[in-house]
Amino acid sequence: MQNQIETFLERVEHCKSLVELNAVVAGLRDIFQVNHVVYHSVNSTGEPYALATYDQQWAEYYESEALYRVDPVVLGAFQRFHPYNWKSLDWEKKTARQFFQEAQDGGVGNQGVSVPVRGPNGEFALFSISHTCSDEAWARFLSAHMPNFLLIGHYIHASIRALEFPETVGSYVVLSPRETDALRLLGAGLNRGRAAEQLKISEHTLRVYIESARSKLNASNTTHAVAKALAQGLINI
Amino acid sequence: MQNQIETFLERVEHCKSLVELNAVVAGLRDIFQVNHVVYHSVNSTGEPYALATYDQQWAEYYESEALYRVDPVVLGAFQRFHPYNWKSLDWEKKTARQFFQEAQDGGVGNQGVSVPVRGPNGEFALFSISHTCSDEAWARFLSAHMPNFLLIGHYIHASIRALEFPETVGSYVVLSPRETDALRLLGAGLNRGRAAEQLKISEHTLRVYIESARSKLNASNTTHAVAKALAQGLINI
DNA sequence: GGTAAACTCACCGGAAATAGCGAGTGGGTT
DNA sequence: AACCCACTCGCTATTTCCGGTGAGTTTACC
Repeated sequence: MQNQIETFLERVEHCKSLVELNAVVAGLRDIFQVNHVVYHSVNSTGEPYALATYDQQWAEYYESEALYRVDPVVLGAFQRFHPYNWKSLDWEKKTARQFFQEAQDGGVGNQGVSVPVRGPNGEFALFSISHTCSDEAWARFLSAHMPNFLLIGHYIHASIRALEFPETVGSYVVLSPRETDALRLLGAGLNRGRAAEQLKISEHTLRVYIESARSKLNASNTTHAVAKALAQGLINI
Repeated sequence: MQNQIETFLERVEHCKSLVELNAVVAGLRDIFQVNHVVYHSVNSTGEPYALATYDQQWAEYYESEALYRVDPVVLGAFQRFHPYNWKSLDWEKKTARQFFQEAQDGGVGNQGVSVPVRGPNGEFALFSISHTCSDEAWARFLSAHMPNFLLIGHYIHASIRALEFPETVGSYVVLSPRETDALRLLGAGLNRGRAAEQLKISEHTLRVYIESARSKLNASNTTHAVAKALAQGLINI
């Protein structure tokens, strides 16, 4: 089993297209012997991306009705870090109970587990596995595979990111340590004077770094340079 | 072994203080039979937090020399999603080689694996395990435990977050559509004039949005606001 | 030993951002 | 009906940033 997962991860990593990835991910159903596997990005902006084995009808209904606004699985994701059983969510509210019923009718299993995946740039996605079975069988399944879910979710996310937004992956821009320092401090909210003070250099010097970083990043101003550096993983907050 | 890890995670989750957490995490050394385990936040904003079994001397030296600027483990983390072997990093540069040597002298193992942990609000941390052994033994260790590392890192992060910053749990900034537009365009490199033009509003109005977004995000200037919005996933690229 | 790159410092004029004041409309909530 | 919030527009003064040009030292790499 662990071997199957390892080869699965390798295949995910080497996918050349989203179509291929889709097929590979759908293969997880056979490995885990479950009904559905789902990956979808939950970004507030940007193009949403979904990859699911659900019935198309349910997926379209979900999308058209913007059910992510009431879906406890999605709502619960924001505050979580590790895989969580759908049963542990709050299904008390009326909208939630109705959603659960509709999901059942739409072919979603009565059991499920989701893992939040976060990336740089505030990327946020959910990887879920759903199945229909008893609570006991599900609990056994969870305790057997919990650590794998996180890994799988992150691999899928990384692969989609590489395929969909290749420009954000492994930047070819290399900033010098000082340039990195400069952008990091500016991104942290310091103005040039403060940043220079912190780095124990003159403000003039600091400006040289900002300028060179800006030109390397092909950015039109400081804000743009910081944004690009953040997006490319050259700095962090 | 898997049982040990499960009970470890439970203990992490129920820690009542950072001191206790520190002790619990240090216990990982016995479970995995390794020399060092380390968790440290890599944010430049907010209070840095570190939890390491390294010699204090090395930790202080690292901090005072700002070695995170040359540490390939840290630099590599920004662009990664899953656990990565230190051996897979770029140690070619002279500064990197020197750093590696110093780390060895400082008691850090010759082998290591790190996993990036990201949270809402742009939180970013690294969980690392380091040991001294042969490449073969290390490879066996990695393939045996890879999925667990991610889970452990996230549990520790969640626990620290809950203990250290309880106020940030469950709190989110919500930007209005226009505020989002404004920050997105500024992050894309447009100046205020261009951005206003694009949104078909006056520059004065645009400025109001920037101001309100800035105050919501508790940012000190436009660059800071864009950086925070990016880190929190409120805008993209 | 030469070249390239990183690091340090300086001036100036024009452009942009910030801080403070103000006003009015429309939509949704209580 | 009162309230809050998003959305739109305006002025002024001050601070900060941008773009261009300059030059010197040290370190890294052929």
